[in-house]
Amino acid sequence: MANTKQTNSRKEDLQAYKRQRILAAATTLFREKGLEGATMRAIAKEADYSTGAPYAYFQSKEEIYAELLALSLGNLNNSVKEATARSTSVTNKARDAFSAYYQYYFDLPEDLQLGLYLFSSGEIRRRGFSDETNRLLNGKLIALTGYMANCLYDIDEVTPIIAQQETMDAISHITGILLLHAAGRIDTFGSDPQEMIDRYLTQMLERIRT
Amino acid sequence: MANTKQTNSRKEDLQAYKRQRILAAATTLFREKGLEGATMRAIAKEADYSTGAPYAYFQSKEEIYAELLALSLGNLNNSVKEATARSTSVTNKARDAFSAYYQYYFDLPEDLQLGLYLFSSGEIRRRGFSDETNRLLNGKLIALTGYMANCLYDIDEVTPIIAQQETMDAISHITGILLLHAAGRIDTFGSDPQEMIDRYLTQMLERIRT
Amino acid sequence: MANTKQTNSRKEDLQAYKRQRILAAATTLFREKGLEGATMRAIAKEADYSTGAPYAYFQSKEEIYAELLALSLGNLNNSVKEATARSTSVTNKARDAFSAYYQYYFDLPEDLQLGLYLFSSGEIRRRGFSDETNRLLNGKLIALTGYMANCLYDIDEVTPIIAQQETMDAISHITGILLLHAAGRIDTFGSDPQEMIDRYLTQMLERIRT
Amino acid sequence: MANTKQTNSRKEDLQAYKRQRILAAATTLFREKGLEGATMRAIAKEADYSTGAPYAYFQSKEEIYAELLALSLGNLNNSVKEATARSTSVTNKARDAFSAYYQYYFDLPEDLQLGLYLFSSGEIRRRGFSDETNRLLNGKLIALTGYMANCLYDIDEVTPIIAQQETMDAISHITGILLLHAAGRIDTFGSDPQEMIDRYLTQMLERIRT
DNA sequence: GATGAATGAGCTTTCATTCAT
DNA sequence: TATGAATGAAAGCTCATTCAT
Repeated sequence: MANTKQTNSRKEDLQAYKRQRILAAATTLFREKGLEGATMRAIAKEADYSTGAPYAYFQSKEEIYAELLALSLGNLNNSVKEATARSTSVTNKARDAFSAYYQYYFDLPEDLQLGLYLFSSGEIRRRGFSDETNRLLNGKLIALTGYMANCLYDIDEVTPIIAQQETMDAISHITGILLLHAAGRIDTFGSDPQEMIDRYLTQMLERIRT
Repeated sequence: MANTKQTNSRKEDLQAYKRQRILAAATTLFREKGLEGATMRAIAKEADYSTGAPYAYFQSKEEIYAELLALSLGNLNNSVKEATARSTSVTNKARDAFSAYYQYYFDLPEDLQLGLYLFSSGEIRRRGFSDETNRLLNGKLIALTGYMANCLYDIDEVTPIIAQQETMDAISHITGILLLHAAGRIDTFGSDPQEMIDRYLTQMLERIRT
Repeated sequence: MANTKQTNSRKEDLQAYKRQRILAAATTLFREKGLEGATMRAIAKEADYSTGAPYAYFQSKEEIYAELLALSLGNLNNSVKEATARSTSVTNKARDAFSAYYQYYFDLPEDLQLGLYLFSSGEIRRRGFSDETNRLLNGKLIALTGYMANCLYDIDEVTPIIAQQETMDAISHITGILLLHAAGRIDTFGSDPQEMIDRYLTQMLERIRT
Repeated sequence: MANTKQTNSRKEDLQAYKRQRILAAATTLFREKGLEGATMRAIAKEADYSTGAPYAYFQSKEEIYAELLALSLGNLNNSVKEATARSTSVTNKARDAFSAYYQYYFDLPEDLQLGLYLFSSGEIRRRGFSDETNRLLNGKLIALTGYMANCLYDIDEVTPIIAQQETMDAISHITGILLLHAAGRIDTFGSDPQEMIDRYLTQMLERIRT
């Protein structure tokens, strides 16, 4: 019985490993060639699998996309945590958290595109996400925003409600900037995204301490 | 001769009307079925035309998309102007302008999607927009942001630079909120987009008057 | 009655003139842009007519092509006759005639392409040439070969049968050279079409005088 | 391991066989219905495949065309060699070679059409032949003409230059006859293509021996 | 599980031709 | 006759997905 369990576990590990391989291939393709380059054929090939192999691990292309997004959100979480690990003050920690969020998507605009593509209005109903997938994605987001809100809550004067509010505000603000930047609509108007971020965060931190 | 002119004018009107019909069909499809539903075949059918008919009015699918976006930006412009026509103070006027921007896309989330899709990073180069089309779209955007910046500049203490800066900040902020709302990522976190907007605008107006 | 006739004649002239305009446009397009550029739309436009106008004068695109070919054959006939008008001997006249045939198609390879396209095996049955059209084309060809055969027959020792035979041989030979030249298969093998022609004609003229 | 090799080889054989099936279907269509009948859909259907299947074996329609032509040139080469295998003298060998060339295209006029279509002036640049494909086709042609020229060179009095010259002349001549015959322009004038060929070859062989 | 050949609906675009005006 | 909007079949090609092996 222990034997069986171990075998099962080994099998599951193997399965998980193979899933990972496909997801890694999908990530590579996605970041290198964008949405268009990421056909199922190309993903399978990149993972050194045959055309149909991914379907043993994922029900559809959308499911791969969803999992890719989950992966990306995980990376984002890590980025934010790493960025705040060495922060020198609670205020700086909050600033570093949001800055890391900005930096992550600034460096990997395809990941932002992926998120927008999958979440974007109207489409989400048509997509075949399982409830589980949806829960997974929401969980990742909640963890992320929770962590950021906590960074704000660590600052003396901040109540939980304010922290939560300001977090959503900041995420919205930063996402908006990233978007307009990716769309080439910020440079056009003579603004610099990094400056915009800094200014917003400075104002926010001033605001919540009064 | 007057007759001929009138006839020409009637023909042009008709032609314009038919273009509109196709654009209306495209808009409908876009709003009802999203990007995927908006194939040339579907657009033609929706407009009660046969497969090839739209090509008599538009050179390509991308041209339809571009014109749709131009149309949407025009509507947005109008919405913003109408909203500020009856404003009771310069401060209110600024607030109304940005609120109208928010409201427009809140009511028509597909229009936001369209804009993001067409402008979004990487894709824009691949798209076959003519320079003229690109200029047109940029012009619409500049007119819009210019108008909003002016609303801010009308407020006593505001310099042109501040007005421009705050406009981009506000647009980014609002767009981010719209996006996260459309993605269903705001309600999840117990926030209300309208409240977020109001709060941001209040803060902004306070800020720029000191 | 005379009046009616005159009116009819005027109408016919007008009709003929308009046909010519369309054919001229088709010729221009054909020579400038090749088979691909010669769409009905393009032909109509080139002739300053509307899309459907050519159908009042020609039953189909193929009919225009056929008439174009007839026109081309007429031009070829003229070229051959002009070339032989000033020939200094019967031998030279024969040589000049065949040289002119060669030169005509060398200068206007599209015309050769047109002939091949319309006549080429298998296709001709599928094309909707009327018997009349076919007769017209054949007539032009008979006139041409007849004229050339006569040039040979003018040479003392030549019998009518030999003249006819040698004419077909020479036309075949020259056409073959033109074809391989147009296909880029002659220069590849280090031969010069003009030299090949000269050599053949010299040999032929020697041959028939013994 | 030997097993694996065998399996691979079997797979390759199968793949080659399927390519052949598609090419055979294309050949059939080409010969039965001409250029127009040879659409990708029709080829797929004729080979009992679905619409997209041929694209697993050929990158594009042009590639099929090119391969068809290469195949045809190979067959032609074989025909010429077989015809000369049992020739009773060097003179007869030369005659047999050119006769075989004639006979091949006389029996399969569509193959001539294919060659002319793919090589024909202007079109060749527009076609997407790879350099490699172009080299392959040229190689086949050079091999063919080389073989024929050698047949002439085998005759005592013939220099290499004469052999090459006469080969191109003869090929041009024969091709011209084939063409006019296929176009129905030879029988019209009471000539018989086979006789024309015989006459030409007889003259040629006489000529080069003096 | 893995393979990869096969499917077939789908895409954008073109264009000869028709026909109401 | 002339117009030109409209038709609609057809093309080459792509790709998510299936399924026999």
